[in-house]
Amino acid sequence: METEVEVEGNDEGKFEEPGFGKIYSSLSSAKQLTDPVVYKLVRVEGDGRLVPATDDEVMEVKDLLVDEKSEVCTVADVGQPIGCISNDRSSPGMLPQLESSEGLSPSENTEVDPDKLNARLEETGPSFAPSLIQSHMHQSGGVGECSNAPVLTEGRALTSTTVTTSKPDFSKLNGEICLDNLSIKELHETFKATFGRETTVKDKQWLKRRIAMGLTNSCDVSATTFIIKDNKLVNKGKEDGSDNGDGALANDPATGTTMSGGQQGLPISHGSQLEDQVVSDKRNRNIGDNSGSEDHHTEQRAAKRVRKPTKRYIEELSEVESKEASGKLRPIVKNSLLGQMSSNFHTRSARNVSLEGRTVVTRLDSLGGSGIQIPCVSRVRRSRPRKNFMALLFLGVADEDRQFLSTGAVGGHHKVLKQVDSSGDSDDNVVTVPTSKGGIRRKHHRAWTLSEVMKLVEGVSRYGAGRWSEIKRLAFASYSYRTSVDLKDKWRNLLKASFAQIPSDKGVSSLIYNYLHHMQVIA
DNA sequence: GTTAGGG
DNA sequence: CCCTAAC
Repeated sequence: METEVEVEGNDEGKFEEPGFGKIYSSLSSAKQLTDPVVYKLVRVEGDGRLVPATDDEVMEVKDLLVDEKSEVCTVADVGQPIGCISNDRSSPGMLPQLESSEGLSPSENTEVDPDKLNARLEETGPSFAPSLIQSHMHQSGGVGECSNAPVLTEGRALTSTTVTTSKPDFSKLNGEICLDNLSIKELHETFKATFGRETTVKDKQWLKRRIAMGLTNSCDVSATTFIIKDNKLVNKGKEDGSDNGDGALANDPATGTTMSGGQQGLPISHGSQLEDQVVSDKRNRNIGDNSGSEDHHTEQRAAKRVRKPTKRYIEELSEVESKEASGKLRPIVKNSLLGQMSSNFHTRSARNVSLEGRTVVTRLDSLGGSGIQIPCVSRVRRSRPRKNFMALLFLGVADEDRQFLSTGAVGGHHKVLKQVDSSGDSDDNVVTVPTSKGGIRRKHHRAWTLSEVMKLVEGVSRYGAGRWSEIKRLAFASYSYRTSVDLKDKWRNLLKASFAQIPSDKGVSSLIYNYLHHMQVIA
C-alpha cells in the first residue's frame, strides 16, 4: 500500500508564488499504521518552476508537518525555502505577519490540518523566531547539503528507496549517552542508530532534539542524557539546565497541585505521559521484531508507570491546538511571555472537585507555563487520540489518522488533507427555543472550555477589552456559537470571578486572577 | 452592527 | 444567555 503526501503545483503545474509548494495528500490507501507515507516536496522558483526539494528540505518540512502544527505555505521570497509556520507556541508575539503573503488563507492553502496532529514537538526557543526561520531551514536543510537521506523521491515507500540503512541499530546505543557531549559526527551516528537512516543535518540542536524524541518516542526533548541498556532506554537524565532554564517545576505530576512561576521556554512535551506507551511501540518497530520483547515491555512499564493521557486531555489539547492554529498571527506584543503562555500549557493532572455544588472535572493545566491552573468542565470527547508519535514523525500519517483526513478531490492528485470531523466545536446546530416574546433563545448553555477562555484572554490582550466583535472575528472565527456578546459576558464573568476573592492563594478566583494578571489583561 | 450593562 | 439602550 502506498500513501502519498505530495507536494505539487496547482492544475497548471505552477504556483503563483515561490516558496514551498502546497502539500497535498492522497491518503486513500493506507491500510495500516505501518504504511509509510511518502511526501513529495517541491520548491517553487520565482518563475513558477517546480524544483524538487532537497532531501533535507523535505525532511524539514515533513517534520514541520508532523511535529509542528505548522503550515507550509508559499511565500514570496524567490527561491528561498521558507516554512510559514503557524506555531501556536511561538506565533503570538513572535511571528510577524507571515500569514497572508499570498492572499490565500493558509488554512485553505495548506490543507494539512495540523490540529489533529496531536503529537507535536515543543519547539520553543529562538529557532522559530521569524527572523530565524530561514536560517533554521538553511542550517538544517540547506540547499546543497542534500545527500542520501532516504526520503521521498519517487513516491515510493521511504523504507524502500535509497535508504542505506533501513533499520535502526540499537546495538550501537549502549550505556550512557549524553547528547550534549557528542560531536556532530557522533550525533549523526546516534541519529542513524536511532532512526535507521542517515542525516546530514549539521544543526546540533536539531539533532539532539530529534534523537531525544526518537529515544523517548515522545516530543519530550528536555533530556539530553540517556542510558541505554539492552536496546532499551532505561533512564533518561534531566540535566540539561540550559534548556530548562530555571524552570524546575515545583509541580508534582502526580498531584498536580503545585504551581510554579516560570517555565517559559521549557520544552516539555505533552507526550511525556505517552512515553511509556510509545517507547514500547517504537521498540517493536525499530527492533523490527515483535516477538519475545513483551516481557521487557512489561518490565519497563512497571519500572516507570505513567498515567496515560485522559481522553479529556487529548480532546482539549487537540482543540486548543486546532483553534490556535487557525488563529491569526499576532503582531509583536508587549511581552513575549504572552505567546509562550498561551501556547505552553501542559496538563499536570486531572482530578474531580466539587465546585459550587457541581462536580466538574478540572484539568489543572499549567497555563502557558505560568503555573496557573484553571479548571474546566468536562465534555465529551470528539476525536480520537493519535497513538504513536514516532510513527508520524517518520512514517507520516496513516490508518486511524485518516479519519481526520478527507480525500475530497477527484483524480489522484491534489487531494488535500482536511479535517473531516466537523462535529464538535464547529457544529453550529445550536438548539434554539422560541421565547414568549416571539424571539428565540438558545436552549443550552455551552460551557466555556479552557481553550476558549484562553483564546478569549489572549484576544483581549491582543485587541483590547471591548473590541468584542474584533475578537470574535479574529480569534473566535471558528467558534460560531460564541457571539461577541458571549465573549463580552464571559469576560465580565472572568473579571468578576478574578476579583471576587483577590489573591488569597485559595480558590479558583485567585487562579483566574493570577492568570489574567499574568496575561496583562488586568492590573 | 456594536457595545455596555442590567436581568 | 437574553434584552435593550445607546452609540
